[in-house]
Amino acid sequence: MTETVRLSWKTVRDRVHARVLDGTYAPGDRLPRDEDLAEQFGCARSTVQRAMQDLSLSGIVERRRKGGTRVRRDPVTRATLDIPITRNEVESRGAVYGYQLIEQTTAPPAPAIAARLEIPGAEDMLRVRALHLSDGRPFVFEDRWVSLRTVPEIREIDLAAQSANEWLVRNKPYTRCDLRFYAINADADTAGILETDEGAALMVIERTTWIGGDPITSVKALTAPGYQILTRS
Amino acid sequence: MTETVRLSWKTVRDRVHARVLDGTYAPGDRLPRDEDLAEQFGCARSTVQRAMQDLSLSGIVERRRKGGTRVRRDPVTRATLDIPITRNEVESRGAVYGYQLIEQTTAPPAPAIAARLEIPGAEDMLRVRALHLSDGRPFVFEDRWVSLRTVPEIREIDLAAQSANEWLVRNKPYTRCDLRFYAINADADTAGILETDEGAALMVIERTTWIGGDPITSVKALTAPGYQILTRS
DNA sequence: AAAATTAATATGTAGATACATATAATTGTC
DNA sequence: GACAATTATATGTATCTACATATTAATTTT
Repeated sequence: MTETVRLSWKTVRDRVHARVLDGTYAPGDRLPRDEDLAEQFGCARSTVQRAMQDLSLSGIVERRRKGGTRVRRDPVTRATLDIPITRNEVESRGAVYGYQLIEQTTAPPAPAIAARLEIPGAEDMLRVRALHLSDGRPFVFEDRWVSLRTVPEIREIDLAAQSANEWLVRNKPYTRCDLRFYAINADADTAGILETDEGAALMVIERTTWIGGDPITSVKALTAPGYQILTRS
Repeated sequence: MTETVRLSWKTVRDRVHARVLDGTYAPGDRLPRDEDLAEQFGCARSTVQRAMQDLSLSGIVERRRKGGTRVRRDPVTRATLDIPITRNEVESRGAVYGYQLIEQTTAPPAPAIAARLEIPGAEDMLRVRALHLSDGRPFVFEDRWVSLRTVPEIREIDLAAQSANEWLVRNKPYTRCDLRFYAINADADTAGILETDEGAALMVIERTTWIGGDPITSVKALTAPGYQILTRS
């Protein structure tokens, strides 16, 4: 009896990946063409194609038309990062979420902010400074600028009752998102808000979003000491 | 004349995405079944299927058999992060890469390290402390533990000439990788190595990898002040 | 009425075929 | 020999068909 199992493209992907792992296909090597692999595995080329597409996406191989498929010479660690709404982040840890609006003003942003949003600047924007709490303790302090041109509706929202974070993410989907992570020492002001010591090392998450070519918002989220970002496996 | 353009699945994806963006399909809403969408767009169901699969992967919609497709109620910011080999990171910025082995010993790891690698512990491992330089200045200081059981060959490698980072990533592909980012204040020792001040805020990247179920390595990379992690668009 | 069984249904997937497209390799031209 | 045009080839994609599978809904049984 011949084997009549139908190989799924994920199985093919894993078996090709295994060959990369065990050195059958070494870094820089060219892999057989999809058609030959299909014959080897006894499946259709479309199945191999789907498998290779995934391996290509995860940075294991590189594919070029006519050039074929090669094992990436310098593999990168490619990870997927999920950044949830702060409320969900707090609640999924079993803590009680709290929120506090600190300041809400309208003003032209500093040049650095305008640059981040890729706009000329000098245009009034909404600035919101707010604190997210976890079990009553400071969790994330966000300093946010929102484009009133792209998101005029936000004027009508009571940002003391609902965080701009939630309102925006639920009502203003974006097409592009830039993220930036770095560490800073807390200044006196920030330390006060986050109830920590001046100079404490804080992780900063900067997120800027656009819809089409229009800027939505740029946030600088200063996290309380001990905050960690984890990748999902 | 009827339109005879063949829609690619990416086009379908973008058009469905656009409908989510403009509110045609609001968060929580159920989308038409693939077959109906296919009819709307005048393409095959498989094309819609491929598009929806991608939207599902990027967190825009959720799909369940029989349950249909829905717009995610609480969208998460999902980003892809590339962490290259440190040498490549330095060189791609146009700087000159340098490397310096600080210490290489064999010892059982601390319980925290063993826990991270998900092993019982008490087993000798290779510990490597090394400094990566950019234009001669400290860039990343790595404190690494390597499993001698999983990677015995590393005993033969001259880690003064070649960083464990490069050797491992080129020779020991992994099947699982955990990443963790956080900020710490530099202690005296670290500050000395990174030529910065004690207490400076440093971004820490912890990476632990396995092949199959076997631990390969766990690194704590302490980055010099100013280091940033960016997501690729 | 609760539990177990069955049917209906939307997504998931494989396979075969045909054609599109990028690009490496070759050939032709100056 | 340098450059341009052509050809060959591997991947990319769409479509149709046929099933597989998970899950909800309906039905029957207890």
